[in-house]
Amino acid sequence: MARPRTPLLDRERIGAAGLQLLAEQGEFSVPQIARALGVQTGSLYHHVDGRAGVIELIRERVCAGIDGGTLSSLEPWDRSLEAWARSYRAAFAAYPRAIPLLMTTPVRAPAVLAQYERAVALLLRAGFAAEQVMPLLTGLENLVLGSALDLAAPDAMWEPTPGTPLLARALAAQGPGRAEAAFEVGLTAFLAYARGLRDGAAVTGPCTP
Amino acid sequence: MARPRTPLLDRERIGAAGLQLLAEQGEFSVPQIARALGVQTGSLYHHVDGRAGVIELIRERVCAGIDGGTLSSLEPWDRSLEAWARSYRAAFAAYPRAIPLLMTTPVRAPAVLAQYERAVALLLRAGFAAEQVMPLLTGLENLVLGSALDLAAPDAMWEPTPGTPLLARALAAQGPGRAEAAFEVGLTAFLAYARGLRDGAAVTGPCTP
DNA sequence: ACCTGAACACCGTTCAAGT
DNA sequence: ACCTGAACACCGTTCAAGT
Repeated sequence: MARPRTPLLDRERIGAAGLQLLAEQGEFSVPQIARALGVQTGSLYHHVDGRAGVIELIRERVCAGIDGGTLSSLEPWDRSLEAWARSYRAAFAAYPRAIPLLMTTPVRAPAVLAQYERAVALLLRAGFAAEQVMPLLTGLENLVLGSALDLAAPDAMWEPTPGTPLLARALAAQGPGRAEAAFEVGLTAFLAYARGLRDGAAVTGPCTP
Repeated sequence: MARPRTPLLDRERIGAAGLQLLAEQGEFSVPQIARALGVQTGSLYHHVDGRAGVIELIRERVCAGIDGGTLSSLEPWDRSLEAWARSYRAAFAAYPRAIPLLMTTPVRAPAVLAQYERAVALLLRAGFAAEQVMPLLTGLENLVLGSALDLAAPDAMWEPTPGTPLLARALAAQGPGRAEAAFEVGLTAFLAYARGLRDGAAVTGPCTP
């Protein structure tokens, strides 16, 4: 059996297997995906551009949960952006273990780039200058991903020792639901900043040169 | 030559070599460090707890640039925290390529845990409840690292295509120095939130259940 | 076109052997 | 105690061979 009459593999199943491994064990490898699909490692390279290609498939799957429709709605730009940010965060909160992986690799997935294209269009339509757009989008992304990352490893991030009793106590006292509050505050502050920027007001900190 | 009269290796040089590789090429491996130090790969394991140990050495080197002295100063708690956050950000801004690596691995370095211990003490002394401390610290950390991460790969993060002309234009128009402004705004908002939290006021978003 | 099987260079880790 | 050299299981990628 060299070439099966009906293909054993497709991008759908490769992406699904990769995301599942990532959700279960926090990482994945190309051979692991091949094993899960009962296929030889090299076979994946006929459907996907290597490991980087698998990461893009995973990105597409996670980002599929984002509702980009709000970006082209008739609502005011700030409400559209707010709804997008909330949906964005919810999609990544469903797969927090994927965030570190996706934060460090460049975005090539066309479906995702298309959403950014629409977000850029929204901001330009709202009256922002071209050079203001990317800082705003990356700032919003930092907020969204940073707060979603909190959900990934809330306690395992610090390993308290006998020399750090207060830290150990603070970690033990930490409850759930605070990440949400932090996100709400950050989002409110971000939108206020963006409105101020559009209206030409100087909403900068104490260190403006 | 099996055991040299004076050791060829020490944790100092291992950490320095690892950080240098990370700064130059964005990643490192144990064999690469060994090669740079003219030594066999296995030799590193006599001084360091494997790759994870090297990461902790790198964390210590990067965090050595943080001025933790402000945490035990006599100034008001919010000014102390602000100074710490600025110093924290500056230290990581010097090695932005290290951020993704350090964000995904648990903190074990005693010198770093000691700084967090002091930060916890500061917040408890300021009157915060134990369960409020970690959310505040992680929120501040998200802000600091998120904005420092902007400095790592500002343009390489998205790969615009013919299908995304607006995104391409926004990327091209993007100038430097905006990450600083975003950090200032985020920091101001964070401190305002923390003050409100301490005073018992409800500084939450529109979705408080 | 699509899968196998084998190859390659690389990785992290361990460990007996030497001094 | 500290380094070598070799081993092990794993990784990502390529490619001739088969249908």
